[in-house]
Amino acid sequence: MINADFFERNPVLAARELLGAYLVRKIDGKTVRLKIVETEAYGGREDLGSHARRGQTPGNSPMFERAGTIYVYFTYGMHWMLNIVCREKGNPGAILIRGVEGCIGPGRLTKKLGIDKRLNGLRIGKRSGLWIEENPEKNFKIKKTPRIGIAYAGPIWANKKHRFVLE
DNA sequence: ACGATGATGAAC
DNA sequence: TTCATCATCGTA
Repeated sequence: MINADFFERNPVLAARELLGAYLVRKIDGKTVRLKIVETEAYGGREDLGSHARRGQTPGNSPMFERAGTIYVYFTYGMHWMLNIVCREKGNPGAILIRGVEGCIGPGRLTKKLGIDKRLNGLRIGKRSGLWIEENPEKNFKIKKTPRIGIAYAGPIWANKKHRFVLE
């Protein structure tokens, strides 16, 4: 199992290394285990594409919690987005899980895995029913691209290659 | 390729 | 109270 320490660092590095690992969801007595194939990294105040860009607010407060905290938010009136918080408490950062094997799209995978606001603010682990397991396989072929849906952040931040996709 | 969708938090 | 949003689906 990948523990919270893994996330206590730069989200860009952690997002890239998270590819290939297994996202595990236990719900209604059933355990689903899916390989992570797409992630995006989000930073703090400096990152104009991040929810933390305007500082701490009630909505984004999980991003300011300890590494390994789950940050789930609702957007476009219909989709839940799953993030894992990075860096130490008070220093915001997060990884958006955008795709798993057989289920591409951040809103689709949360729907499939029954992830919603009930998980917001909890921590990854057996307790919350959401955790990550290592993949002994390494040396994946990884593609870097700009992040999706953040044109408003301006060219500098919108063009940063903070999205990672398993080939 | 494009428009409709439509809850929530945050800004005004 | 108004606005923008870290998408997705259906229709072309």
